[in-house]
Amino acid sequence: MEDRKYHHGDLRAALLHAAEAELAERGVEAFSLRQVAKRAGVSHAAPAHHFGDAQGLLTALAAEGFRRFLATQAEREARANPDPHAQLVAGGLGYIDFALARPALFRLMFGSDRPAFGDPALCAAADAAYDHLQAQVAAAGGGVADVAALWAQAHGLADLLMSGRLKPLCDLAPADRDATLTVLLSRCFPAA
Amino acid sequence: MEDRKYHHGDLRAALLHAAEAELAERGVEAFSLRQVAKRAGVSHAAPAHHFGDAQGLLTALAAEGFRRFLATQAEREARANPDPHAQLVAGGLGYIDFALARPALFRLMFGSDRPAFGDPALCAAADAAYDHLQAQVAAAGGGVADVAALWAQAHGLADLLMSGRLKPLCDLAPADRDATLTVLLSRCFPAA
DNA sequence: TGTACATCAGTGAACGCGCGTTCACTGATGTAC
DNA sequence: TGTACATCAGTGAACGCGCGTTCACTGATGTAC
Repeated sequence: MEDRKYHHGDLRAALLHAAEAELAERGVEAFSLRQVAKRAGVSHAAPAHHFGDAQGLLTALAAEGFRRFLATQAEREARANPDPHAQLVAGGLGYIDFALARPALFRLMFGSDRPAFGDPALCAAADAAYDHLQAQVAAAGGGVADVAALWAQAHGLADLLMSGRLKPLCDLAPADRDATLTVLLSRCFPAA
Repeated sequence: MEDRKYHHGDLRAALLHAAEAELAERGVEAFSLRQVAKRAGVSHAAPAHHFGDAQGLLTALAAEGFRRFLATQAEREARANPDPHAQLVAGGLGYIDFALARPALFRLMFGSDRPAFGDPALCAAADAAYDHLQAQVAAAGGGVADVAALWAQAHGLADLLMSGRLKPLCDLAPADRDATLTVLLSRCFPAA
């Protein structure tokens, strides 16, 4: 990354990166375009060029978040047994991994009104994540209720762990935690 | 409520009420003390007298929220079969009732950093809710893992329903929805 | 019952701040000839 | 290879706004005597 160029090169990506850091540091509630610009080392009017306003930036960031979310799940799944049930558990663990690794982004995606959730790119990214879950459940022989049960369990665990509730689980070593989470997720399996 | 008095009578309660309405209408993210004062029909410096600052007000509101949260669960439980498992389901349904009836408050309590969660009154109110769940699970013969499973399921369902995800469930009539939710919560029962 | 005084709740004007937005601008890049 | 011009990305000064905070104040209430 050169510093002295008048044209940045990839300011769009730099702004998204700065926005995520800003989100993590100050929370969705205190998020401001001027701070993001400052962090990216750029004039405060520059972001408007790429994203219009704060909502535009947050929308793009949430969409990017859903893509990474799916990628985090895919990582877990790739390392797991190809058996449909093992894949479901892996997906759930990936869900939780993501929430713990990027809590600010997770909260933006699932607990904020600031992104424009009607935006086509954001919808597409969110739908892809949902479709993936649905396909996994179908592969394991489950239906609509199983999707709901698994999603709710993974989401509830992710959200509660992320915000430091569920203390007994928070304090476990990663490996033990994964083992316990596996048991909890398994309870919601499609009935065989 | 008289309007013309110089002294309000119960401004504290009025401000909490206005704050919740404000929260519901504009979201945690745009919450401001001045708007709350305006809504309560009072000068913008008045809230400081009772709550110090915005965080003070939100902390008090969150504490009040936890008390009503517990009350909502108690309503469901009172109408349900006294059998421990039926009581657990009722508690879960009450959890979800609350989230759907007061989404802004729910989000303040579970998805915001703005309240001071170290505040003794807020801690006490939140702990009471947690203790209640723990006692219910114990009565049904469950342990730590069962608490986590049930809490996560209720919380996940509440959060996803509240934010309009889980479309198939959102669209159900209340009675059908309750029946489906009962099945989903039951999957997380303490193993008998 | 009446007066004097302390306390308390709420007022409203003033302040400084960070925000988003606008706009004329300038430096860099790419293309036509 | 060289010049002229259009386009684009980013600048920085200016603006108006709503916010939280402060502070001297005033109206209401309660208590002492």
